[in-house]
Amino acid sequence: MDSDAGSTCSRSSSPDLVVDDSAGSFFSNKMFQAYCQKNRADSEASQGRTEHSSGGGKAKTRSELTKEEMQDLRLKVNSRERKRMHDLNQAMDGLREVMPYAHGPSVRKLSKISTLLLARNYILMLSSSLEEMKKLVGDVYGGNAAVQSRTSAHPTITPAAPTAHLPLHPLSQSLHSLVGSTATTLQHHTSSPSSAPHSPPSTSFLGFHTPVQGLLKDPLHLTSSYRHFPGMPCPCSLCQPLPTTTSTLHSLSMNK
DNA sequence: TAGGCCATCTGGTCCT
DNA sequence: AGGACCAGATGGCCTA
Repeated sequence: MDSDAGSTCSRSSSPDLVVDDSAGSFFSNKMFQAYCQKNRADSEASQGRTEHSSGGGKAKTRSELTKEEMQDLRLKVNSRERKRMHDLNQAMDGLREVMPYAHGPSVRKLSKISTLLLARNYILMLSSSLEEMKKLVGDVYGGNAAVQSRTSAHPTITPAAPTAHLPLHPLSQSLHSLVGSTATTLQHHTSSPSSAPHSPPSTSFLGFHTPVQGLLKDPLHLTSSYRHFPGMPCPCSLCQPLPTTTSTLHSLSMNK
């Protein structure tokens, strides 16, 4: 099979892909143009036909197409499929960009499956963090209600400024420890690409105590045999779904 | 060299 | 009918 176009761009997920709306994005990139030129040169070498050899009349059925027209159709379908896959890879790159792992030229790019599994775990981690934060906020406002009922008996204390009397210190401590630990952890892992210059990025920041390779490489881990890690949201099928976390996300956004 | 990962091609299926 | 989506096949590149 002549998939020679793939050999020129096999490493990058979106090879030479330039976003150029005016030119139709992918179809403007040099690799593809060269590829099209090559294919056209191959297919048009025998008969000098134009792009649409049917010449505009009524549409032919597929069985009525000539060999060249079929070939042309095939090329069109192939390029569409190529563009579709490139769009998919662009989205995958976009996902990689927001993933908290070591970015850099010296760090190998996450594979697609690793990206997806990591993104899933990251979302679960964020959801659990949000849940914990919501709990803390609930605790604070619960205490605030008690304080308000007490202060209403004292006219010298204005209930219009309750935050001035809130026990903010413990809350801020908790939040800072929660957010701070996450931030420092993420910072630590995003800023340490040199720890493994040519090895796949580790996801130990997500609480994995085993190398991410072992965890992510085996899709069977997503079944009930998935390893459980202390303090980490578990993506295994036994622990699914997570209605509390999703509902938390929903309710928080709705309560805004 | 084997295995992992990837891009591409291709034919089938479904949807508009 | 045309396009999107999908999965299998194929071959190339890279690393252990």
